[in-house]
Amino acid sequence: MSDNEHTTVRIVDIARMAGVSVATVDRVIHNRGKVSEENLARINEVLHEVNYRPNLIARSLASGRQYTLAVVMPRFAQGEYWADFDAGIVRAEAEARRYNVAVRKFFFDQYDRSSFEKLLATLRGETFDGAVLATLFAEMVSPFTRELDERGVPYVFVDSNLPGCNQLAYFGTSSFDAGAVAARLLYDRLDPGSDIVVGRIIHRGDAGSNQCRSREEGFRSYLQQQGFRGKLHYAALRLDDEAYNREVLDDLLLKHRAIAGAVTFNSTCYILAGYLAARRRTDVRLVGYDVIRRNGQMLDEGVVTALVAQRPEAQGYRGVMALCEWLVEGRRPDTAENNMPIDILLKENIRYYKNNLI
Amino acid sequence: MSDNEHTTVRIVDIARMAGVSVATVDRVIHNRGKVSEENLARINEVLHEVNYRPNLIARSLASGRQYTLAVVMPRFAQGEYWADFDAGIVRAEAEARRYNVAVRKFFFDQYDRSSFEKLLATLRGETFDGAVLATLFAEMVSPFTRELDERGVPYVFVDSNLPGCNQLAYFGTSSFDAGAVAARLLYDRLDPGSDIVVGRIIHRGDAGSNQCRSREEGFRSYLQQQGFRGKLHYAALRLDDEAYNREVLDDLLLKHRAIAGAVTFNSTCYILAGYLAARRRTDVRLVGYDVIRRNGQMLDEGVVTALVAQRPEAQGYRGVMALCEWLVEGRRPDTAENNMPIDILLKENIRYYKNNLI
DNA sequence: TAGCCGGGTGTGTGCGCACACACTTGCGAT
DNA sequence: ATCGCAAGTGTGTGCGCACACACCCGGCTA
Repeated sequence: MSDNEHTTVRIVDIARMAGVSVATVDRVIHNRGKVSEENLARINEVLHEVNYRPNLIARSLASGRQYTLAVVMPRFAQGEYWADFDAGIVRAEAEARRYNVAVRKFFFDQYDRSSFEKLLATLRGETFDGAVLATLFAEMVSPFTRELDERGVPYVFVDSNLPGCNQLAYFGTSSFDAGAVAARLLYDRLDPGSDIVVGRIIHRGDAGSNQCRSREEGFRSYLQQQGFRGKLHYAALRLDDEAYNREVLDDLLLKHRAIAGAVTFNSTCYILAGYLAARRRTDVRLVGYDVIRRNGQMLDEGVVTALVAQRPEAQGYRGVMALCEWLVEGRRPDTAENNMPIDILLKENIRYYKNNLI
Repeated sequence: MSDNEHTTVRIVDIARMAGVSVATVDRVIHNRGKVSEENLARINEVLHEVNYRPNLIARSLASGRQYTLAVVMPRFAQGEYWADFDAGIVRAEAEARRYNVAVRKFFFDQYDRSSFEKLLATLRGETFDGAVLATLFAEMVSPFTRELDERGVPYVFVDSNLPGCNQLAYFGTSSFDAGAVAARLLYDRLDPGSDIVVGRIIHRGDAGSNQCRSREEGFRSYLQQQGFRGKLHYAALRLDDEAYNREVLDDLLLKHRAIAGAVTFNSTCYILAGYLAARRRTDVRLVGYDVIRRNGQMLDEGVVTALVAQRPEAQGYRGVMALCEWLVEGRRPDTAENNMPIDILLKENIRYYKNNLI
């Protein structure tokens, strides 16, 4: 019944092995105070040799250090895309609380770039130990990360990745490939000569365009590769103006009789779906993005052929947890660029999609 | 700087409020030892009043209670289905270690029912605090759970669910619906009059049949609903006998010229794929299950049209974690039956599938 | 020589809890 | 009166770690 029975290696064990006291080991681990070259080397050696993993339970109990994470994301209503993302945040929050990590959410309006600007000003006055940043307004996020770099605050990106920043990690999908997937799903059931409607939402700010643009590139690239000969027609739609949208689409579909497919590159394909259902245009195949409630309904009813999704909950969860692990354990994510799975939802499998939120 | 500054209510606080010692409070909380009616009432009152929440961090640190979980699963080689499941186990293991939970794996041969029988005998002699059970041999698992019930050992099911047991939870997919998804993916590109080959592996034991049967039911049900008029032809194939399989399939495809689709209900669709590739039968669409290496390759090469997958890593991870939370925190899973998402993999999205193991 | 300084080191305490152990009190049996 | 016993209660220790603090020693200045 000797002490060797211990399966886990503790700081005292390290200390004994290196022939020093726990305090010295502690200094090496936290890299504080002065330690002689000699001891530093030996302790590091032992640490590495036994692959020391601190007991986080004990650590957070002893330290009592409180971390605060800022999550910067679009405001949302229930059933919208960012609500799913938020579910992941909430889940991570519950888990992170155990390690004295708290989460504060900061919201902006994804359709109003000035709201993001204002939020950044607010954030300059706040203190936090890490940030999860939704990169919708890419051109404003980039400069802001410079400030975070200076403040020594780590951050992760979600939604779409940004080059040239020091993000601890990115969690999201390859928008380009997600575009190709949508194309595949649509084109599978189309003649090479058919035309396709691309639904677009016009608003004040030009939100999400970064991601949407990449998706469209992927979409076009796939079609070209497959020998698609038809045309893409843009329909400029409005968020809450059914009458207007109907007019636009009636006009478009009348003019171009070859239209047999439709797609949107953001989560608003329910708008197009609503129109097609109302006009009973079952001859037009529709593919869209994101499993939000209204899209799911249209998929269920057979108006939408397929939805492409990007695990928003997982993005939120992993974003928070990555910062958590970095702050609490000093452990970097295995990979900086985490291109998450691109999910395909059909009428037949959508009902289970939300059952594994992580 | 008084003690009142404490935001969290600790046991000492409860004790002070109730005018007793911490030990008495402890006895009430854990409902061990004897406590006078009077004190019991008062302590409970205080507990309720301040809505006491124990600090789990401290608890698991102090208790040092070691839990052992048994994971009962098929033996596997790298690149096989259960290797993915195992990856989830490993991940959970790392996380669970923090709460003094260890994992022991017990393997059986999924193609040999007697190996499972033997394993059960072994398990009767082992002690563990919870079990994750892969339910391949359903008819033997059910009775075994009675024994676990008696021993007071909680267990969760993975792979396929079993009715009439006291499982803490189930993590897997609805096999029936997974069958329907495969049917949809296959039938999408088929004439209603085409015939379909169903590949089956014959072995000593009749493994996985529970799940395979349900999938087939779902498959047939979908086809019937959609007005499929063709026939299903069974091909009895062997695991490592290419020549034999070729003979069988040559024969079948020659006899039934209407065959334009193929499917397998377990993870061995690479066998059929190998044949179709060798014979250059690009006219036969093939759909199968599980993203194992050899299937993934065939999907990439375009021989397989689609794969249906069931997040084996998530099943393993969540199975272990559910037991963990139950044992350490006494918290039941939110839902007992966790039908996980049914994933659809095409050539275009498969490369990202393994990027979010949880 | 006393005093100081700073690099380097070790001891001790407490985080909130679980639990072993010692203890008190009242009461009936000897 | 002494003991045993059971019900009820309290004290103390340690989980693994962080960190405040005391310390030691050599070289330096006044």
